[in-house]
Amino acid sequence: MNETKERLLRAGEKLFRTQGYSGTGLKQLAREARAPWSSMYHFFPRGKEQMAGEIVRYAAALYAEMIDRAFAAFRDPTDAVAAIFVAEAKMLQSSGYRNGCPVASVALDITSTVEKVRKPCAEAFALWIDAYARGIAKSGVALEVAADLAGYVLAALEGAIVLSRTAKSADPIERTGWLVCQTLKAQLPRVA
Amino acid sequence: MNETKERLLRAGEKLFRTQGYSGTGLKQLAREARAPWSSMYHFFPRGKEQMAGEIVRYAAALYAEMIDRAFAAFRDPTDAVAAIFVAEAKMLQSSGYRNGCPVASVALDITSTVEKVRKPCAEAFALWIDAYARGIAKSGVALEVAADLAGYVLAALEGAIVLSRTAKSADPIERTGWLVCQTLKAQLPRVA
DNA sequence: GTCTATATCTCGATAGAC
DNA sequence: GTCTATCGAGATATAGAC
Repeated sequence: MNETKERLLRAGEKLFRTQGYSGTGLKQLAREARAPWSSMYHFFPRGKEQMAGEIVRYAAALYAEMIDRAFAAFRDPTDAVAAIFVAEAKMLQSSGYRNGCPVASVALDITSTVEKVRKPCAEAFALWIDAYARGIAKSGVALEVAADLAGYVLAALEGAIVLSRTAKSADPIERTGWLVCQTLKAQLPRVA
Repeated sequence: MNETKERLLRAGEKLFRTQGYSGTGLKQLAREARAPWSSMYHFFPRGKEQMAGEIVRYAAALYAEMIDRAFAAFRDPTDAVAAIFVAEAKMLQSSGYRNGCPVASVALDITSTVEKVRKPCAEAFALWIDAYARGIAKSGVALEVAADLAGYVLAALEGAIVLSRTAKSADPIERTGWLVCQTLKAQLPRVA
């Protein structure tokens, strides 16, 4: 991929995490990416909505890989989920509780008004749920059950991020992570 | 409270739920509230940020009452939580998955950039967590434990709303609600 | 409290030279 | 692909009459 375009996508992901879609201006984005204003419409000729869609897809793939890596690193899926919550808590803390989830921010902004951007957001969440489901299924549980648990884990994580950002405290995400893992242990067969 | 001002607050809550803070214009808000443009700065002389703070406080009190009512209606706190998830799922469905949580929307937009608005959001979540905690404590569990569980319930609910809105499906919120209640049952003493 | 009018700014988007 | 310049619309906010 073109280098300037990738800088734009990265800057967009960063700004969406802290300011959402409507709160982020294209000129601010270009400045942040150290890209000329003209490249904006060179790479995204259909404008801001097209760009948002591509940023969401870019972030979706990035985070899906992180989920896969977590499940690859632990034999017990519950330990992987616990590690993801811990990593997210660290990221929040180290960013001064500014960095949230880029997909959730965009979704709350325009999922109700701009169908063209809602779809990439829905696909991002589906991708992540699938990654969690495949990881959880390693415990031996049926894939359908794993998918339900995966949706639950993502919901709790996304909500906990919102609460921790707003409270500027790691408590909500840490405590939520602990209870989610308790639930997983109760619902999953013991790992050998 | 003045009648026109209340119409403005109600309209603001409604628009924030679907479009967030940055996505909602003051002129659109006045139009929606059938209020004259001049009353905007008559009632909120310090502008949009002041208004957002008051809208969040208005919504916070409204929803806190709903939580209290739910716990008053059921002997078993877990049943109350289940009812709240069901009610939220119905609200999502009947609005075509457009109406989310006004506080979460505002929080994701500007919690990282506008401290004056972050605080009302944090207070709103704290108020709700307190309402859940008091309800959960009726089961006989210690108030500290109840508070942790309350934060967990709110996180899961908020995240599930995001997922259901984005997917335009009640599945995430319904399944998350069920698992949250399983967890509550496991963590709480049996109700007599 | 409400009216109309407007100031100032930034937004997303475009045009045409190079 | 990048440059400069600019468009029209909408944003927030203000002023002054009534």
